[in-house]
Amino acid sequence: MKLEEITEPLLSWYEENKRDLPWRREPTPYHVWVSEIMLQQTRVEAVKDYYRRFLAELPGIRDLAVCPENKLLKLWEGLGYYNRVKNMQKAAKEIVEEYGGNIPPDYEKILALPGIGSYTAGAVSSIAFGLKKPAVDGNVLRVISRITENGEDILKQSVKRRMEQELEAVMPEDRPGAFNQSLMELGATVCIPNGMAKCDACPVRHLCGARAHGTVLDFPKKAAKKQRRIEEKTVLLIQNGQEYAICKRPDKGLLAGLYEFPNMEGWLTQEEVLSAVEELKLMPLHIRAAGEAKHIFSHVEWHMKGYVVKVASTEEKKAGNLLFINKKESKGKYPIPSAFSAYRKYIEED
DNA sequence: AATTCGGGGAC
DNA sequence: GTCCCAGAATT
Repeated sequence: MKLEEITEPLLSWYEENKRDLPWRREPTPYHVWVSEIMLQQTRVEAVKDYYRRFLAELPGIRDLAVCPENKLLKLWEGLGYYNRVKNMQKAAKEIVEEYGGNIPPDYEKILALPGIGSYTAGAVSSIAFGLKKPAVDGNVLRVISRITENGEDILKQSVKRRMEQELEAVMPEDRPGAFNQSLMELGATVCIPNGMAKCDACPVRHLCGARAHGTVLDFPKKAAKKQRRIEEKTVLLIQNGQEYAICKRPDKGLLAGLYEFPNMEGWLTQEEVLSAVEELKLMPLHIRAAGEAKHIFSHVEWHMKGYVVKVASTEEKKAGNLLFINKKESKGKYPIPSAFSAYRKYIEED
């Protein structure tokens, strides 16, 4: 079977069946770029509202380039992989400095920008600029591995690279953006993971090896992932009148640059919590348990126990690296990740 | 080549 | 509970 035979049926099917998505309305280079960054490892439905809000606040590349970090992270709050938006701002500054504020219509230059790898460079190049470059994401890897019955581990970079080469060789010159999107659309709506693919609705079922042999569910192959480690944490809701303490996380690593409730490694007893609060130059008046919570990241689990600690009134808005904020500020100003949602809720009900 | 980066929806 | 998502950067 020649891979290029999929082109015509896919393009015809795509024109009839493509979803009406926000970033398909006005696919400027900036719009395509923002959408592709948000869509990295993130479902379409989760992205839609973030996309609209982000562009309403930052309608152009120059707006992104000069946006304060807290506002930027607030626009991304809850979406995850926060380095995406930090890298996007770095790239925006480069685009302003190096390219006069416009994304250059050049695959290699796009690929060189922070946060843009082969997939995103291919997507922006093909969709926004009509360049013949493939955009191989998880959907495409699944679709092509089923059609060609390729049993290699799709998590390997080498497998992805080869698929990019093979697709670039058979892509149509005239509609590369539609071609790339047709493969992804097929993977997202027909040739789906986790469960039965809707082969009856597939425009290339007559070309699909796995379909012919009844082995669709055997593809793609992926290596087993290693299990998560567990971290026990104690979370403090330090209450000063109507305000609660938060602090800023380091600017590298997990949840970099976001805010959190003060917390420490391990499960502390009430006595240990009280001494820890005193270490912060605060005077605890009362302590009570605030419940337990679990949060699962890709590679680690947090098992948290919380305490509410009322402290004697301090005039200071800041104490050490602590920052006392009220409910409204926690909602509107400081980006606090979902890992702490159990304790944010706790405060909002207080 | 492995690991580290979030979060949530579908099953 | 598991899977995996329009992946990229770092180690």
